[in-house]
Amino acid sequence: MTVPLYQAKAEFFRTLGHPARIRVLELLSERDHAVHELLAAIEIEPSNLSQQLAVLRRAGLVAQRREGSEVVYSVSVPEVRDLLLAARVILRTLIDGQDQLKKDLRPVARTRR
Amino acid sequence: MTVPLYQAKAEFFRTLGHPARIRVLELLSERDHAVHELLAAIEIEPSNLSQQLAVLRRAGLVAQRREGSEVVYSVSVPEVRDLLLAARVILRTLIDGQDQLKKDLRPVARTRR
DNA sequence: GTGGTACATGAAGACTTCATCATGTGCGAA
DNA sequence: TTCGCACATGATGAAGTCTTCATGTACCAC
Repeated sequence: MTVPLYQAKAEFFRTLGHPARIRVLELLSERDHAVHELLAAIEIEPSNLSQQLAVLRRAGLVAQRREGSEVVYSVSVPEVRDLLLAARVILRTLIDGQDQLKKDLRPVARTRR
Repeated sequence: MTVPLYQAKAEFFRTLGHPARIRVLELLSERDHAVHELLAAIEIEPSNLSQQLAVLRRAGLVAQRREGSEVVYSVSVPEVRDLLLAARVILRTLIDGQDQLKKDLRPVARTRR
C-alpha cells in the first residue's frame, strides 16, 4: 500500500461525507436500485446523482450493471451496512448528548462554585 | 431534530474525513492523551492540531479537561471505536479488491474485440 | 437509419476546507 | 507581577468539493 492507512481511512470517510451519497448507500443496502429509482427517491438533479454515483464507484463501494435500457447499482462491500449502523448508533448518542447539554447549560451559573 | 438525519450523518462522516482527526481518534480510543502527547505522535503543527481538535470537540466526539498546565483529551462516545473498526474491515476489503482489480486489468486488450 | 429515453461526462464558478502565521489566554514558577 | 510554557483562536490565501449547465454515449422503438 502506497498511502498511509490513516490517510486512506480519511479518504474513505470523506467519500461518505455527502448527504446524497449516504442516501444512495442506504437505499442500495436495502436492495439494488436502478438510477431512475434512486432519482425518484432522492430529490437531486440527474447529472448530480450521476456524479455522486461516480464517486462511490471510484471508491469501490458500489457496482453498476446495465439491464436493458436501465443501469442498476448495487453495494459491492456488504460491510457498509454495519458501518452505517454503527454511525447511526453514534449519531443517536451525539444527538441525545446535545439535548442533555442544552438542559445542563440552563443553570450554567452553578456548574462550579 | 432540525436537520434531516442523512445530512447529519454526512456531516458526521466529514468530521472523520481528515488524516489528523482519524489519528487523534485512534490514539484517544487507546487512552486519554494530553495535547503535547498527540503532538509528539502525529507530526503536525501545534496550531493545526488545535484546530482539528476543535473540530472534533464541536462534533461532540472528544472532550477536553485541564490537568495542571496541560490539557487532556478523551473520546466522549465510546462507540467510535466500533466505527473505526468497521471502517478498517471495509478498507481491507476495498484494498484487497483493488489488488484483484489490478490483476484483472492486466490482459485488458482482450476484454472486447 | 431517426427519434426518444436513460444515464454519464466535462467544464466553470460558488462555496468550503485546509495549512500557515500572528496573536491571545490560562497556568505555574520565580 | 513578570516570564515562559501549553494551548487556543482568528485571519488569510491556496486547494479541494459541490452544483449547474452543456454535451456525449448506449439502448430501444419505429
